Amino acid sequence: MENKAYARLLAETADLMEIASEDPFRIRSYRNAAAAIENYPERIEDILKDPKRSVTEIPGIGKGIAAALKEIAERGSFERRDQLLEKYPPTALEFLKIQGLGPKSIAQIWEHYRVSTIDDLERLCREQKLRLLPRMGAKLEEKVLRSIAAYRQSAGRFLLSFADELAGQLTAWLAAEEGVEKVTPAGSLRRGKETVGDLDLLVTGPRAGAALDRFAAHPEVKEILGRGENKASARVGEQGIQVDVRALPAKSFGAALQYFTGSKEHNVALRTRAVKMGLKLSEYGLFRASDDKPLASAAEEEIYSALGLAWIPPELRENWGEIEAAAERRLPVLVETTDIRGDLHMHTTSSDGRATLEEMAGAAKALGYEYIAITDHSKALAMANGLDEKRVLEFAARVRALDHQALGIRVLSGIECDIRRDGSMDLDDEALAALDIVVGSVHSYMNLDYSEMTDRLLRALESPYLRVLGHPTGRLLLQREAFPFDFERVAEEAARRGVLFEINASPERLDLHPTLLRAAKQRGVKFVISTDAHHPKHLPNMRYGVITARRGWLEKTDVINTLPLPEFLAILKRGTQR
DNA sequence: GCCGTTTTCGGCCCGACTGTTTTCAGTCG
Repeated sequence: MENKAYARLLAETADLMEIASEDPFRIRSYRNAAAAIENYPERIEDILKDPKRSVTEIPGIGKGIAAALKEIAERGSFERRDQLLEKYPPTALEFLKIQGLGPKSIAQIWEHYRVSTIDDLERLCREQKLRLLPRMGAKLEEKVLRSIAAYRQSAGRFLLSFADELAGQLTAWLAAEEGVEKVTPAGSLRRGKETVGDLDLLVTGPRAGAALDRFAAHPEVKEILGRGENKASARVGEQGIQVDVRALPAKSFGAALQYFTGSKEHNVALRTRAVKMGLKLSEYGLFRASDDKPLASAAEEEIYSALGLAWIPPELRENWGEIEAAAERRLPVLVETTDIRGDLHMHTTSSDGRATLEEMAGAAKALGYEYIAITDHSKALAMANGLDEKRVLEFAARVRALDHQALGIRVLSGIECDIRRDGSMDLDDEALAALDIVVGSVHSYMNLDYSEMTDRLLRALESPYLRVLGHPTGRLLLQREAFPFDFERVAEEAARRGVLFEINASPERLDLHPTLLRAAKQRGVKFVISTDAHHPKHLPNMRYGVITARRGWLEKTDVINTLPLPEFLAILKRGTQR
């Protein structure tokens, strides 16, 4: 069993304990232990097996949880969890994902109505029965109904990072089969869409068919949905994402890859173009309509070329104008992960990060970066132990005193400063002036109306110290919509003042959406791509930010952290003097 | 339940909003 699975069982038990109103500090211990295990570099299983060692070596794990881990290793669960699951149904955990319902309300609902499915919960709200419980009313019923709708909409979709990691594992697994030459993910994963519904893997090679058997035998395959000569479908992993594996002859690989990469809209437009040219395009190839003479099929490039088009990067295939641009040979030269020279948004143990400045700097250096900015939270985020003015000044002094040469990377002192409800900065000018870079972000009052939120952001842009607007729309994928504001107006003002827009590469955010990136670029905004890392392992998320930038048609020159340090610093400074 | 120490028990991040109340519990970040 992987560390992640141990962590999940502990975290889930913590949720159940919360519903059962157990001691909050005990609950925290379970959560801490789960986090510690998930981030631990060694396999828990190996430590448990080694008689000379003990899992209590891991900070956050004591006697009690060590015993639970041992029990999990032996039988997949532990006593406390079993007891709680006798009292509450496992679906109660699902209710926690409904905004507005917390552990106390869930316990109440269960005690009184014994409902355990989302459908039943919805019925309770519609029949106005929730309001009969203490401290619940009509407003809550409405809120829960709205949350259920949002929850249903996100159900069945998965974060890009999740699909990408799974595709990596499955690709390696399938490629190990003798006679399998190439395994290529297609679909929305290949296009880099921020969420993915299912996974398409294309397999070629003399014994590609054998890969289907190997797929069916993968330990994470939970249910085979279909199995034919050339295609196998299955639900995979705890979350049950659908994976389709297709075996293809090499001669039609390009056509199949093109077809299964999509998007549907792109393909429709491409086929229409083919028809106008007297051609026919399908997953098997490009043919002359009059006599079915095959023209291209082995490689995507051949197909696009035969249609009079430059090859279109998958990230652009949404029928957002890429076909016209490819015809006119004016496709953008998209930014690449290797262009990135620095990461400008990350947290350390000074606020809510899980590693020290030195550890983050070391990890960033190992990735080949020239520079990073440490941007911990400001004081408004009390729960994250945000920095007040005094700590900011100390921090800036500490960074100035660092031996950057010895670290092998230039560390910039920064802050992720809260933008308060009225648009003012959470820290005074003296503190902000002491820093190399100020990222301003909204973390609260996200339900302001359109004009209030617009005014708030416009006022924030007035701060002479603000250099970057962090995760500008506040969206959380599959959880929370972007907050509404006059994006064009804020983009225009940011461009005028030289404030950069952040592309937040955290897989839960991928904020901004590609259409907003294009709108902002059109108005002259420049960008930085940053990871918002809270742990060294988050730094490689940069690639998801770059994919998002590519989906927004951004080129290297649009992204400021592709610049070498001196030029990057010059741009930061120019903004300050505006 | 963990940790650290004051060595065996006390501390563990907390402020603000919302909707429900009629003084505050529950949720969120």
